[in-house]
Amino acid sequence: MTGESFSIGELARATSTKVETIRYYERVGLLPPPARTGGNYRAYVQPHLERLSFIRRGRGLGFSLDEVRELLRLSDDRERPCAEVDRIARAHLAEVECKLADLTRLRGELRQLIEQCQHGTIADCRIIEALAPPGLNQVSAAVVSRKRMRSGRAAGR
Amino acid sequence: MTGESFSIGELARATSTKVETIRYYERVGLLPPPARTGGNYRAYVQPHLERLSFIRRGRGLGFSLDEVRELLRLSDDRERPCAEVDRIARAHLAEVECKLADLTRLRGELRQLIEQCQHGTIADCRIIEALAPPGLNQVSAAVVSRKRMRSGRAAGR
DNA sequence: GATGGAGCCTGTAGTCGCTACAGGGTCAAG
DNA sequence: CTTGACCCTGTAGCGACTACAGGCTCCATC
Repeated sequence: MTGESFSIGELARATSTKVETIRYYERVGLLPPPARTGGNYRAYVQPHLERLSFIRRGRGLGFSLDEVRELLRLSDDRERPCAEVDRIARAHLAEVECKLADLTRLRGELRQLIEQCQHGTIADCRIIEALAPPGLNQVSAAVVSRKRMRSGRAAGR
Repeated sequence: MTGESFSIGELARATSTKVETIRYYERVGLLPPPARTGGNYRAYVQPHLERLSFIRRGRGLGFSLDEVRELLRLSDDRERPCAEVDRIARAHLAEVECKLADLTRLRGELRQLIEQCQHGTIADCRIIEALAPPGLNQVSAAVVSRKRMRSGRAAGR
C-alpha cells in the first residue's frame, strides 16, 4: 500500500533541515505527525516531503512560521481566489522594504562613524563620542517632568 | 551631597526606554544597580542616565548587547587607542552589509512572485507554485542515500 | 485619617525559531 | 554480542526584551 517511507534523518537530508527542526515543526503543528514504525520511528511519506519543502522555501523567503502556516492553509483550497496569498506576500514585501530602509540608514551612520575615527585614543574617538554625546550634562527638566522622589536618605534633598 | 536623583520611570521617559527594559539591563549587568530610597525605589543619578543613553544609542545602531557591553568597557579607558572600537564598528558594518545583501535579494524574489500573480484561484497561483515547485514527484534517490527503514508495518514492503 | 490611583517592587513566564543537550531505545553490520 | 549510527522524549537555552501577578509606597484629595 505505502509506496516508500523514510526516516526523519532522510527527510532532514532531503530538505536541508535539522532533525530537531522537523520535530519542532511537528510540535507546533506545521507538519502533520507521520505514522510510526514498530520501533516508534517516524515514517514519513511523499506529502510530508512536499509540505516540509514548502515550509523551508517560505522560511527562506523570510515568511514567519505563522505566515507559512497561513500560506499552507490557503494552498490546500485550490478553488479559492489567491487574493489572500497576494496580500500576505505584499505585506511581507512591505516589511522587507521597511527593514531594508532601516538597514540602509544604519549602514550610512556606521560608515560615517568609522570614517571619522582618527585611530587615536578612546578619549577623542569619534565613535565613542557619537554614542555618548556631550549634550547631556544635566537631566533636562523638560523631559523629566514630574519630580517627586525625595524620600529616604538616598535621594538628595 | 547628591545633586539630583530620579526614579526609574523618569529615567525611562528621559531615554525612551521601557521601565522593564531598564530593570532588564540592570539584571544582565549592563546598568549598575542604583542606590535605593527608603521605600526601596531605585534612585538614579546622572551617570546612570549617560550610561543608559549610550546603551540605547548603541542598540539603535544595531549593536548587540554584548557589543554594547564591550564598547562601554572600552569607553571607560580614555587612554587606550581606539583600534578595538574601530574593529567592533567595522565588524558590525560588515554584518549590516551582509544583511542588506540578503534582504535585497529577498525583495527581488518577492517582487517577482507578486508580479506574476494573476489573481486567479490558488490552483494556478504563482506564489503558491513557487513555494511548492512541481519538480518533486518522487523523493530523489540521490539525496536520500542510505535507506534502511523497513521495520514495523508502517514502512513499505 | 481614610482612600484612590499612579508608580514602584520582585519574580516568573512568554515571545520567535530554533538548537542543544540528557538519558534512553532501536537497528543493522561486523 | 558489541559497536555505533540513528532514533525517541522531554527540557532548557539563546537574544532582547515584554508582560503579567501580586504586592508595596507615595502623594493628593476628601
